[in-house]
Amino acid sequence: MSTPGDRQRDADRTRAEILDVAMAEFARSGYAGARVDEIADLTRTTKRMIYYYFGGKEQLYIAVLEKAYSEVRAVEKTVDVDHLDPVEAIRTLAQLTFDHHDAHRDFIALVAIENVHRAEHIRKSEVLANLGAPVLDLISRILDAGHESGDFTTEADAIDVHMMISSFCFFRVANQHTFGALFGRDMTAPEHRERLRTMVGEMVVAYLKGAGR
Amino acid sequence: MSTPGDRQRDADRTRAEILDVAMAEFARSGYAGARVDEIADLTRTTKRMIYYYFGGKEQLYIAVLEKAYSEVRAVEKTVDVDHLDPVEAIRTLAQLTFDHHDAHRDFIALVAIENVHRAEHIRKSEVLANLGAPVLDLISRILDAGHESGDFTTEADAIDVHMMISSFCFFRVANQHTFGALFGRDMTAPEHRERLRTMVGEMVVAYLKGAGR
DNA sequence: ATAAGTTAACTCACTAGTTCGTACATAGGA
DNA sequence: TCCTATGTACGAACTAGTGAGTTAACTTAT
Repeated sequence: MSTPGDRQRDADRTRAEILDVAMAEFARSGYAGARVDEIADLTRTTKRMIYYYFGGKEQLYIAVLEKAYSEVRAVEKTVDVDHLDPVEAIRTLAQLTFDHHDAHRDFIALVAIENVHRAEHIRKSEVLANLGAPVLDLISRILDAGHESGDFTTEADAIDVHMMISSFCFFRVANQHTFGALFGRDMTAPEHRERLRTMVGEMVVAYLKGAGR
Repeated sequence: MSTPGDRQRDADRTRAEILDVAMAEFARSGYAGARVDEIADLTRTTKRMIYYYFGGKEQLYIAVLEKAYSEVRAVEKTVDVDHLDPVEAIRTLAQLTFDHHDAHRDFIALVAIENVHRAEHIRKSEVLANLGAPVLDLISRILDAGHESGDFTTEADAIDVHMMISSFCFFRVANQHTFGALFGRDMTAPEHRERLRTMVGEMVVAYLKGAGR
């Protein structure tokens, strides 16, 4: 039997199912390479319904991006900057970023794809503007504390530090295939995980302590 | 009038022109997004000739990859490791890598695209195997010298160090668009160039000196 | 309570346009 | 005459998107 509201819930579930499948498909094949028919075939619904719910391929793709980014924000909220000394705080943030990239491969692929398209779709979404602000604020506070305590001697910009951490974590996942082909090592294999995780932490700390000059 | 050999030279020039245009087109639109007709229209030749010379879209794409990678190898040969102390040698290598990525945007885009396709095309080309060996050898020698001189205290693996440098340089170019959209800063803009170039050098040096622990 | 009306969710079949690739004819040099 | 190089036209398969009508839940008037 069915109760009132079942239809709405079913529709929401269908929407969510489409989004999940579409995310995997776009991440696997890119925007142009992904097929709407393929996405439809992998769901319990039809292509017509994808158009009914999302309007078109591009809007579906944007919806996927929004979902992926929203799942991801507020990772940095886990860093308890006030109860950690600056060195441990920045190391923790770096390793959290590492873990996060490690756990969200599809998201990484989508970001890489979106860069191929010069971020044209992200720019069409208001939901995704200024999503970076929280991390920058966190890093700024850590940097200030580190300079005050004397732990950090390098004058660094929060955006630059974020870029340094992100680049390491992102590259390891995003470029695993060509890197593996060229150097014969899968950076994402379990046996390299802990070493690289430690490395990203030591890298930022060493840089901020200022031993590079 | 025509001399013997003209035909061959013309054919080579046509091949080269197709490759140039195709490289730009694939870099701009990705593999699936690139259009053979579009590439043909941008050359003085026809689509028929692309198929005549290269056989198909995929073979053309692989030829583009081979050309791009071959243009790129032997950057590291410029680092005169024997006449530089280890600290300056690794810093120089890092900044040379930075310059290189800065100057070859299309190549970066192709690598990113190839990773979306899980390096399936690179693996089909024998030309591109073990292309990474020279840099690793160079880094190994720098690391050995640095440990001997006492400048480096961190025990580091050559591949890891290469990854650290590459990730920074690659990310700055490859992710400029989404990063710009999220943080409101174009990492590739002239006003950030020198600072980031210095940064990558200080980053490796600081890490290898071992201040991170 | 129930008939009539309304709307969201859904199906099926179809189309207009694209895109890779090729068949065929031809030109000109060796 | 034979071979390489090339232009023209075309086709087969694919692909995003739609037109039109159906079903079933919900609402409102009586």
